[in-house]
Amino acid sequence: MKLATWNVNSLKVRLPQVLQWLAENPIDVLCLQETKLTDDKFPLAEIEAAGYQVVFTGQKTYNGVAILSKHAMSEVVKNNPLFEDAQQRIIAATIEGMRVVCAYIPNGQSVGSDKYQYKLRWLDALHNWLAEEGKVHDNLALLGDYNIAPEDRDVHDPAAWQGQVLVSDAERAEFQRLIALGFKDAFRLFEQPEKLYSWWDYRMMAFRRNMGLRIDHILLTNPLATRCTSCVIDKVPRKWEQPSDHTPVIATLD
DNA sequence: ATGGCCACACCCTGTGGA
Repeated sequence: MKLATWNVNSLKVRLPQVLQWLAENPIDVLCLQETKLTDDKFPLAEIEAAGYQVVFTGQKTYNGVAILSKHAMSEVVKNNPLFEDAQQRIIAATIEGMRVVCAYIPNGQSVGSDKYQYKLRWLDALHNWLAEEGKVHDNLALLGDYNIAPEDRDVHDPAAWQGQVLVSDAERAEFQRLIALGFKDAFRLFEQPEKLYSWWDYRMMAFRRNMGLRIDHILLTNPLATRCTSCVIDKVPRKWEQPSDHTPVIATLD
């Protein structure tokens, strides 16, 4: 069983790459963020033709999330029931006995801004909701674009990023509060090469210079973490023509 | 040189991303 997450930065633009990537990789469940499509524009037929069921919730221009699955999905929930939100950033489904939550956590723009306050409130509400979900579902997986680099080793230049949005203490504390619910960061279950990231700015030739951050994560509760045999970042799609600025993260479960 | 890019709306340059 392979679970993956990928912020595609517009599914309209990136659909050919998503289909190509799925054709080349045996993924069971793919969580997408930043689809940037209203539901009536979602490419349902193309994804079903590729052999996937799909659930999604989107809006015009911004945000939007989807779960693609080779297996049946049930108990689909859109958005956090504990958080009134006009922005479409969460979708969850039960798949093969796992509760899969796909999340596009707010960016936060800059520390202290209104969007930063929204990000922290949003994360607090996510924590509270997942605490409830954890009581009902032992097998809980939280995949998505967290917009948080948990530690300095997840940042290409920690000194330059010190205190900024995506790495600030308050954001990292919220990440640790999620971990404290009983999650493991799947990527850190294994020995990993240094300087492995999931996002690189389009500017400054950042990808070529590996000026990245690890901000896309797969968190697994213990029953799933013990089944997890690998977690990798696939840099290949970031090298394609017209790439997303994020690249997929994949966890394999026994 | 602390800025460079990309997607989107809706028509042309501003907003947001991270």
